[in-house]
Amino acid sequence: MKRIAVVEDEPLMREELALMLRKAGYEAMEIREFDHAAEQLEEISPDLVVLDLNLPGVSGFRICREIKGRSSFPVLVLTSRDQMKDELHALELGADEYLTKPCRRERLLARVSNVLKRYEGRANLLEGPGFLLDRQTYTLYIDNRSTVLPKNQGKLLETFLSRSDKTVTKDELCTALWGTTEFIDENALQVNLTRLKKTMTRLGMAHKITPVRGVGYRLEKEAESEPGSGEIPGQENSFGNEEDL
Amino acid sequence: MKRIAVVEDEPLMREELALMLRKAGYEAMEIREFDHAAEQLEEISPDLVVLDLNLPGVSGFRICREIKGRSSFPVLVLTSRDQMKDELHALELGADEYLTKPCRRERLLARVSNVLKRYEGRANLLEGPGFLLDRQTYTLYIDNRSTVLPKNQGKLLETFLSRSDKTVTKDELCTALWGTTEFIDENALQVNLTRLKKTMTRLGMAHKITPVRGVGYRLEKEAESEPGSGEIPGQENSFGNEEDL
DNA sequence: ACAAAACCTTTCATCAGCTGTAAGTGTTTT
DNA sequence: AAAACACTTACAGCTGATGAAAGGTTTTGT
Repeated sequence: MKRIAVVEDEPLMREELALMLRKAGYEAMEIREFDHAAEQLEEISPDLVVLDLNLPGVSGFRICREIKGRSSFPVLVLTSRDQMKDELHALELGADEYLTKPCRRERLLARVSNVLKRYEGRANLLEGPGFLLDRQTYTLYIDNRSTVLPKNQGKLLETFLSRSDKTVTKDELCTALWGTTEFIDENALQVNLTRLKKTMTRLGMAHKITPVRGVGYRLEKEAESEPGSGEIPGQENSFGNEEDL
Repeated sequence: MKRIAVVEDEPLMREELALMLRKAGYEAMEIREFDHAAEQLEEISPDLVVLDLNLPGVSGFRICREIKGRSSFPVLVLTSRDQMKDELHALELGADEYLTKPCRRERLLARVSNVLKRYEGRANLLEGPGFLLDRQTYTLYIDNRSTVLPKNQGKLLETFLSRSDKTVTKDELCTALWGTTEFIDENALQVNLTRLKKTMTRLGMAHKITPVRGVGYRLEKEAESEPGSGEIPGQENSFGNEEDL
């Protein structure tokens, strides 16, 4: 049974939502504590989050961003804020659906089922700069092609992604590969890294695994050349106000 | 650059849409012939379809269903029909987004970008009863887990899925596996089928690859037992009128 | 009921591709 | 220039997928 978390401060509304979802055959969990909502949600790891934007103390936008920043499940924003600005901002932050209250039962349930359907199989996909990686099989999705990485290369890439943009020590990489940091063969790591880099180049990824001397490595988000080439269409909906309201 | 097909009969509207999309950095293609729209679209295989519901002669619903029936790309329905009934019906049929005209530029572009983002990597996913299969890597997604099938098992399953629910001859299966129908080793096919069945059982799929004596095999959508167990929550939005309007 | 045809299963040798070792070449820092 | 670190290539061992072979089970027709 699919599990849905409801993040909503108004008790009546929350109860009604939860009841409606339960009647439709979902397991509904109510979140009442909003200060560390994102962490709580990560603990619970539901299949979907229904999120209100007007919460006491915290901004719903912030929660949405935090959810989407970490490894992610779908977010359906349900709010009384009907400003276009809010809708666009929420979508920018990665919300999967935006509905305004009041919302009819049927519409909400239809959207919920719709989003869940689209997320089938996505549960374990890690997001990288321009590609996706399946945590379990190490299947790599880039552009419209996919490849299965050898286990070791997959583990390495996974490690880089989960420490996004930070430096990863050799010890960490060795632990990821062999489960132990003792008797590490620096060379073996080296070889595996080389192989990963080679496949990344072959697949045309803007890779950049750069060494950090004496420490380890890091995966750069972008090659530091050609800042002029505008990529990713439809991203011009940039907002001056990137901060929460 | 992402390619978007616009299916809309009203010339002014169509032009405006196409222009808007092009300005946003997409490649827009205008569909003017609606009788075989689904086939045309399959030929083109765009990254997204913007679909009007009120078309002369054909029902937009039908087109939507036809698109989603075959191997699929995302569909954004943009229509002046603001009846809840229509919206639910479209979503039922697998539409990924439903917007009503008039619709502000920003909203449309935001939704377009949103849908496209969610479809990253999905391009080559074949849909089966309760699971997804990646055509290129033979990665199999079921529940929230994924496995990479051995090449042969993948090819077999792929063949079954692309002839959904119809009988597949042994010759077809052999061709899929070895590219030739001559000098077929019936036994080798047999062994590979057994292996596929075994993995499917291991993964808990409601498999049912049944032999059709003297011809070949077929993949049943459902095990023919227990018709009472209601599955798939949120699907109770069933409509009496399954036919097009 | 019987035999033939069709279908299924298990076992085994072969082969491809992933992996770590080893040995040697670059590159940066002191 | 020497030392420390980083990279590359070649090769042999291992794992897991594959097809051949041989034998078992189910279905069908008489």
